[in-house]
Amino acid sequence: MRPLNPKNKEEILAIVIPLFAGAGYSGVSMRTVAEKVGVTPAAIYHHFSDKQTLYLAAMAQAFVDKADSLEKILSNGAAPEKRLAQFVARFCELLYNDNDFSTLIQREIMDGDKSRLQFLATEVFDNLFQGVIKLCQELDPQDDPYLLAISLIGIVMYHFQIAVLKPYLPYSKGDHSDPQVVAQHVTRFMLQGLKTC
Amino acid sequence: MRPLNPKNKEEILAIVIPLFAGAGYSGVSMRTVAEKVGVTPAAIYHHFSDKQTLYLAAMAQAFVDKADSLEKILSNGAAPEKRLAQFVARFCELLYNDNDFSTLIQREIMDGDKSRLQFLATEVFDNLFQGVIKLCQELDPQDDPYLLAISLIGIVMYHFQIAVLKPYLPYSKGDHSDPQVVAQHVTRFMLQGLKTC
DNA sequence: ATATATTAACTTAACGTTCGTTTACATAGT
DNA sequence: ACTATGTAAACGAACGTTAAGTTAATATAT
Repeated sequence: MRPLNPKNKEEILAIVIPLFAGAGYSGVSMRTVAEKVGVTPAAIYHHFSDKQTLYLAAMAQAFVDKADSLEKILSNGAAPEKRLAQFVARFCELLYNDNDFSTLIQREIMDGDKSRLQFLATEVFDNLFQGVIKLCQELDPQDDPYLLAISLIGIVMYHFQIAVLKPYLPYSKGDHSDPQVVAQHVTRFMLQGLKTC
Repeated sequence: MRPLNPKNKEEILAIVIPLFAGAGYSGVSMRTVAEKVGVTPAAIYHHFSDKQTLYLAAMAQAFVDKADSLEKILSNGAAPEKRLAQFVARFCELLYNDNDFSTLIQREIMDGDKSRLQFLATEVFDNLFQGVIKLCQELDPQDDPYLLAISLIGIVMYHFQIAVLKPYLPYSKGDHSDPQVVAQHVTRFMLQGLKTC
């Protein structure tokens, strides 16, 4: 019988992305993939030649269009401080709404071989990173722009990376998960540091 | 023949920790463990009842004593700014010298179930985190101490997390890997933010 | 001091399961 | 007729794990 809901590649990827984000490459079997998609394992091989190809396709799909809205903000011509606030707010929103995104990046950083890391750096990050670098240069021409950019990106990403640990940490309040609350904190902290000047 | 170099548990754990840090729980097989240790798979089961037990023992071992030197700095009675600088410097050194440490934490955050996350939060982080919270409260009594503490920890950890991506990122210089350089940047950035006041 | 029993640290060999993958075949729409 | 999308069944390899036996050091008894 011809299946009632023939699956195309994108449908499969949409199902597979959270699987790989949740358990990593070796933690997800082709049989699990097939079961979640609702077909037999062999059917998956009709769409993707092997597991590695499926994984790489899922990575590429997960990163598609994710950087676009951030890059637009970075080059919208507003004042640096304003751009920083907008960038951080949008970044927080993005990480909050798509948890798989930052998880997959983290897994690639830990598991990726040289070629995959290079792909991540040049194809996913490059444009965005250059925009952040430029913003940092405008915000503080005297500091090292690379270190500043890493600090900015890291400070935002970490708040959402450790979100899963939050229930067990002291002093944690509910609204610490709110992307707007985090964004406001980060922006203020970036601009004036710890001490009120 | 009795083995010439009988392995005890700690020897095995020392070999196993970088394996799990490098490939994760499901990426490391008991046969790989045995081969790296230099014995047959069955010999591993003489020391650890199963793979999960071996993994948890490796985690516990990797975290042992790691937090001690940091906690000492946090409660050494120096001025808050001084303590911050010392804490950041020591933290950077620690992450630089023991790459497995932050990698294992990251993997636990991504892969750990509720009980393992709770263990991580209460047994490994709790004391340290409370110390950072207290330091943040002294440094800036008006800001939210939790958000501030996460920002401080995250900003430091991220610099070393993405170290593997550094060769492919623009504007990256060699000394950006130097823990002292990173520490100085982070400390200055924490205290005065982006703008020179 | 010597013989004996016990124990720690292994090996060899295999078990049942799951893995990625392939082959051969079936069906339904164009 | 052809193609897209499947299924059923199986392949060899790798997986976690176990059972049974071996060796060398140590403890105990005579």
